[in-house]
Amino acid sequence: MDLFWMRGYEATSVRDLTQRLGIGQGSLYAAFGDKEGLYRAALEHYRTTLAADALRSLDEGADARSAIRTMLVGRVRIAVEDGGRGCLAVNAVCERLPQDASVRRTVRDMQDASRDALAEVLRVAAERGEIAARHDPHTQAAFLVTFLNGLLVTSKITPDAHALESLVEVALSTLD
Amino acid sequence: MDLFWMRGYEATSVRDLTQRLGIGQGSLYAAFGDKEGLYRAALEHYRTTLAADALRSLDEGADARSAIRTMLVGRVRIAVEDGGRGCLAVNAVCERLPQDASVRRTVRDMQDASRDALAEVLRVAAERGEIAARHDPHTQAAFLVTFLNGLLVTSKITPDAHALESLVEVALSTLD
DNA sequence: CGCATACTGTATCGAGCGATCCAGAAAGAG
DNA sequence: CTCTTTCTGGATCGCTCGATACAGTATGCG
Repeated sequence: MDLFWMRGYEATSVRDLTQRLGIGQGSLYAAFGDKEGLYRAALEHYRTTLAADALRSLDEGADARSAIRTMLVGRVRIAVEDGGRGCLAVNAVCERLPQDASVRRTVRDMQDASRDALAEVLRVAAERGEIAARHDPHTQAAFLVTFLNGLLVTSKITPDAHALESLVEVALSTLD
Repeated sequence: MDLFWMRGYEATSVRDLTQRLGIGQGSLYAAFGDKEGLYRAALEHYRTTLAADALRSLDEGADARSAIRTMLVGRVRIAVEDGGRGCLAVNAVCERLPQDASVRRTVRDMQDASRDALAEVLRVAAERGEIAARHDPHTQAAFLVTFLNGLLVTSKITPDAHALESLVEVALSTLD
């Protein structure tokens, strides 16, 4: 996962992978079928660890706004590491779409789950009057997911967590 | 440019390129040095045509808000073509960073120029009272550039111009 | 026209790719 | 302990990669 994350799919060779994993090529092919199978497994691992962690952190904040802020800032913190690694899912989308239907399906599912979780948080918060109901919760949530995609791209161009956090504040002002 | 745009750098072979261009490999290497030179030239061409057009459209709108809306929607319209090609610059960032310093420099320059142009439009608009001055124009402009990056990623995942335009409206509400 | 120069595209290079093969090691059963 | 089965990873496969060499063609000039 780390290797694909840092270098992308095409630029990572099977030999790079076996060397990092400390196994032979035969074992890799026995376990994952082919290079693409390992890539899919890496993306799935990313989804069930990194992305899922972020979603869980949504339910922990005192209020909706700070929960969302924490989630976004947390994703940024991971993305700026190692000189701007970004997000494996966003990198995968940019390198492999529109050709790779499997990546499209996986990442779409990931982001739909994020959007739905955000929409629920926003719905509850609007009901409580914590935030203004200027936008439909689903649209608002989709906006936040897309903005996060942007953050993860900009993290690669300029891996400056502090500068990115001030953009988060602008995005959160859509909740006022 | 089209080939790199659709398939990315690594997945596009020199033979693919010569075939599309209708020239021999010798000519390509004589003109551009190597594959990376052609890639840089393609990115530079993208910058001076697509990206520059978008900037020019900023000065045409009746008011700041509709000028920005038109610019964002125009970029989305191009990005959703061909099943979700996205943006060559964003694709380049995701595939080639953090390793490729040349791509980082070029795309950073492109986006800095966009941000500065947006900041100027926002500054003037705030002076005229067209928009609320809730945020510093530079921060606001940087937010819009990052949000646009997000739009261009989401264009690849779900190439639905109509759905993306409703996200633009949420982003524009930061101007209220 | 005739010669010098510039350029084009094909054939070819070594290297590295993804994938497979298979001898040998490890693990499990009796 | 021995025999059978499973698994491991290095050697090797055919192929395609990016890059180059070079013969053949077009071009410009006196």
